[in-house]
Amino acid sequence: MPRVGLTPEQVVDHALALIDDQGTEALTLASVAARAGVATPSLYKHVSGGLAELRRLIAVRVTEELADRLAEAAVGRSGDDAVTAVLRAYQAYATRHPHRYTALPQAPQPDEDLTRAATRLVGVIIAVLRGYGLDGSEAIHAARTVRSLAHGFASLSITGAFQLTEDLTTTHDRLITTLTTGLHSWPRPAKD
Amino acid sequence: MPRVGLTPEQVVDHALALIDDQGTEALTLASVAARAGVATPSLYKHVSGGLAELRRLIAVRVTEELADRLAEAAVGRSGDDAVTAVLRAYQAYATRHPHRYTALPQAPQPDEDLTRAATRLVGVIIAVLRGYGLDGSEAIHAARTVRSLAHGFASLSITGAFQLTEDLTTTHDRLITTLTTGLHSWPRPAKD
DNA sequence: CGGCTAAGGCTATTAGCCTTAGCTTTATGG
DNA sequence: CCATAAAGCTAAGGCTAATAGCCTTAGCCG
Repeated sequence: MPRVGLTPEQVVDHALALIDDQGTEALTLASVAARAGVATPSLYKHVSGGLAELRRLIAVRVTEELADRLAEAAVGRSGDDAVTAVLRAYQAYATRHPHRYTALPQAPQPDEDLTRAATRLVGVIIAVLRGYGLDGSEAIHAARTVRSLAHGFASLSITGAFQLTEDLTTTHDRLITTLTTGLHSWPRPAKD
Repeated sequence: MPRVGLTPEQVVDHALALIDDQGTEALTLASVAARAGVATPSLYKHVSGGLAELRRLIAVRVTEELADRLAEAAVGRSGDDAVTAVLRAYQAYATRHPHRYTALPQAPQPDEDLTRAATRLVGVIIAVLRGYGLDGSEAIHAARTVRSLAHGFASLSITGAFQLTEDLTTTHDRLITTLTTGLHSWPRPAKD
């Protein structure tokens, strides 16, 4: 029994590879173990919470990856240009890794790690919103709106909910315009 | 072994009751069967596709319910008023039945029945958009944007992705305003 | 009224999964 | 060089979905 030298990160790597290949339906400890070259129970040495924790770790990883892409897209841009780039990067990630994106909502309740990752993602959006003079509570509301649009479109397009023949890219462009227009006329509470 | 007189509809009823009580995680043929007062394999007489088909039927039912609520909300209103009412009704449904809403994306690929139900839901939105002078392809793009916003916000709020203390209702109001503003200035292709 | 058929139950079984318990081996540090 | 902790293993228990095959009920038709 040669020692494989597994780490929790590597377990998640294998799980992601499996999800990419066969979808979240196929995510099972047995198949992850097979990919890692290890017996199923051995996984518990690294992912003590079993399948539920693995799903949690996957959500954290995916959120981090997504935050990275958004941050990359935002750098060097501002205003409508930045918002557009961020939304396109979001959709590009979801399109390129549909199964990973689908795995996102399969996590249990948000915990500390996931919150940290999500906070970083939100931070990118909040930073971009400063270009519109938004901060404080209104920036939070605006960031939630951005996430709703990005996630809603990604989720629906991935699951095949948009069945008609109209071009999805055009829809996405319209959606971005709607968002930037809304951000320009966002309520700006009087400072005290 | 008294005959229970089950129908596919009643199986879905039991499944929904179970989901409402214990979440989609708890949806298993065994527990549905127990609730229906029947042995597990007997369910296959009514839901021949097993668990996957049950999930499909649930998605169809939930989509129909949602379409009903949206239609109710839209009747007698037009323009911003109608859009606002429809979005509020959407969110109200998701909030009141969070587990049902979560069950929605767990369905397999869209089939004929689900498409029919979704078409009715989209029809309500398209009808409302006529108040903005939108039809044809642009109405499709606009309807997709509406769905993205509604679904994204519902999905994220239900899963607890919005963790900060800012009021969710305020966010929703802002989101609605963003949408109605965008609809007013939507591109209107020249008619030929 | 008698019997046939089909539908709707059942039990038994198989296959696969998650999880826990306890043993064994490897690697490492003193 | 040995002790110990980490990382692997096998075994076993309990759950699930799904299939196969049997039995009984209900209803219809002659």
